[in-house]
Amino acid sequence: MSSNGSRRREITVADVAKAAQVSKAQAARALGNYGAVSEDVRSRVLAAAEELSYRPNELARSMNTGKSNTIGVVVGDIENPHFGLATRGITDIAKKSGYNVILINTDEELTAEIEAVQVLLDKRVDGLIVAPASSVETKHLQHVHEAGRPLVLLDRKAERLDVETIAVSMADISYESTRYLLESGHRRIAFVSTLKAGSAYRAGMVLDSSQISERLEGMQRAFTDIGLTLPEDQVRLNAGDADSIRNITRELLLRPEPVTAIVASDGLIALSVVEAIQELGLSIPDDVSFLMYDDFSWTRLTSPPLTVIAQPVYEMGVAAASALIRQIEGRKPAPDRPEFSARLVRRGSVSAPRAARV
Amino acid sequence: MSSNGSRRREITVADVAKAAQVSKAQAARALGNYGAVSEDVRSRVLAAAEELSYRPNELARSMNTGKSNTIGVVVGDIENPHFGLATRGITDIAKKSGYNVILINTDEELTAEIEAVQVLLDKRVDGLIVAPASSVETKHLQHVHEAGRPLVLLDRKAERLDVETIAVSMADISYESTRYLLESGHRRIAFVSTLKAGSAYRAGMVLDSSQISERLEGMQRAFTDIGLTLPEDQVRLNAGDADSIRNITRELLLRPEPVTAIVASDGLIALSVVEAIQELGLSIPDDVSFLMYDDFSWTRLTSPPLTVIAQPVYEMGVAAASALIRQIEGRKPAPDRPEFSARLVRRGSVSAPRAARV
DNA sequence: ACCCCATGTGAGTCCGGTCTCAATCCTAGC
DNA sequence: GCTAGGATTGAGACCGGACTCACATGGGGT
Repeated sequence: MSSNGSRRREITVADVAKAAQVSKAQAARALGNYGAVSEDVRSRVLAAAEELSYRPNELARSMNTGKSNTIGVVVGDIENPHFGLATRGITDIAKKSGYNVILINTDEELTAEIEAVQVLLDKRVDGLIVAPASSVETKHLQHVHEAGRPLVLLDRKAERLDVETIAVSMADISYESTRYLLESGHRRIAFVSTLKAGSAYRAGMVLDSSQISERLEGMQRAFTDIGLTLPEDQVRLNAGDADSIRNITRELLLRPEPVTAIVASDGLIALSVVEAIQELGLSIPDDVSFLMYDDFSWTRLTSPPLTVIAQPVYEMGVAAASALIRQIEGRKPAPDRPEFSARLVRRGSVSAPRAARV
Repeated sequence: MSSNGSRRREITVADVAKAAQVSKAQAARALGNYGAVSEDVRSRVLAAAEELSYRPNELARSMNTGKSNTIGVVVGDIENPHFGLATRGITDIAKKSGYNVILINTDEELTAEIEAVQVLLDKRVDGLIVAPASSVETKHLQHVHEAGRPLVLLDRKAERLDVETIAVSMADISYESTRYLLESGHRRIAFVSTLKAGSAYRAGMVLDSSQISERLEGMQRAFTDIGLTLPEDQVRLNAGDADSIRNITRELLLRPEPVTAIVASDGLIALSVVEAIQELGLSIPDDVSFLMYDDFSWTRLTSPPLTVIAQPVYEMGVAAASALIRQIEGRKPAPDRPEFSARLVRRGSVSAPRAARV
């Protein structure tokens, strides 16, 4: 064991015992609040501990008890208020049950997620809530499950993995919102997402994210209802940064048959798409209608306010923490899984396409 | 020690040693990469470890080494992209130096911050980066410092505490932006903040946040330059939730002598103030000019785009992590502290007040 | 006085891994 | 073959606190 030069050695139970003139076992009992200890000894120990500013070493405690009273949360993008709100829901429930919450951010990188999961497990957190970066590459999550470690997935499903998952089914809301666009007269509807894929979108291709594949499935279903097919070149993946989003938006809007509506798959996409629309001197919804996933406060402040798909993010965080704590404490899963559904919030960013307005 | 019923016992160094038919000490050396071990033994141990899916117990390691290779970050509001971006800067640097970052969110509550600091210390993180909720109540941070634990403050200063602090001096940028408003003709300029205070603002009162007191100092200085005084009733603190922000905004704009400009002290205040202005049927900047702290992507999408004060948040996160790692590794503080300054980004939300346009 | 029961006490073990140091082994040089 | 030095090995101690169990003490009942 090496010692950190400038660090004072921490006060231990043995130090407190000596100061209180009791045995180490008595001091440990009083400080750890287990076993039996007389009131006289207890008060002397607690006084000595306060005098010495004793703080327990949680590492030692966890090694002994096999519990850390800590929940590890792995989030994909800490800048996205979506995750911020879910985390708040998690933290509120965890606190009530006596658990601390520690977070690790992965920037939606699979390798970072694999590492974050390992770090938290190695630190012996009591359980994990993970928003998977990929619905397909889930072997690391499978190992967690097989090792009997408590695990709940949030927001995204993992294929071939029977783990409690708190997520909205995206297909239905996507179907509903695409129907709304189609009924407004739109036929050329683009969908823009950050999802990384090796090639341009092709109908039927397996996508890495359950979220995105469900959205496309709902869109396709709405098109099928009117005897059409969702055009493949209007689904734009790999929109990884602001520049590529801008370029994609320009291309969609400046080509011979420009799209008349754009669906942004998340808040970051939306910001860049709306900015690109403004840079092109086009107006929402007169020149192009716009709809986005997730309801952020700022979507009400633009002119016009944006039509959004709102998810109950906080409640999902609450449900994820509740489910995880049940697992940790060995209780049975709740008999009825709460159903989460998203809502289409119609504001001002969708109207009939220009050619349809006679 | 209790055992968690459904949890498989984790594989230990001793298990690997037995499988590789070597001593526990040899196995530990090979797995922990310290001391000396022959290549033959090493490869047999590593093969056995892989076969058994051995994972180190970081709790035990940290107890022995006195190091966890972990940085704890205490943030005030995880939903605020300001902290998200700073955290990204911290994480980028930490990763490069071999440190993991774990976060705890406090919702800008002092008691939650005190607890978060304790939790992280008890878990024996190597050092802490804290964005203090209060510049005045800092005893818990002082204890950290006196115990010789590495500590860096981010974004907010702590009074009477000589700890490395990475923050922008708010007074100068506040002076500059208030000059800008005054030169545009504004005299009734409101400042709205979430800061909790026991009473309405009075000039000279001690505020809990260095950030806010510096901003008011800069405003006062700009008013003094033109022989005026910042009116106390135009400084509105305790804007704690959306309703109170809305009420404050209505009152400021509907009173006999309405303010002609509003300065929002952060992004959350700004969202609610702008929304309240819109609800009143007023327009920015024709009816009321608007300026806010921090440059978020959405501030460019409103009509008109908002004039903001931009801080180098990511770079501050980078600097905080660099400073902390220097402390942890016992190196001297950097000879030159990087200077961080905020910028006034003029967009479209400030113009001359209505009466001044002849 | 003796027995029984409840409560408190203290010594020792344990958690999983790191570190130290004496002993042993191996190799090169004389 | 012998010696010296470097490399490897293994036993035991240690990190700080939780847990176990035999023993001691005190009080009440017969």
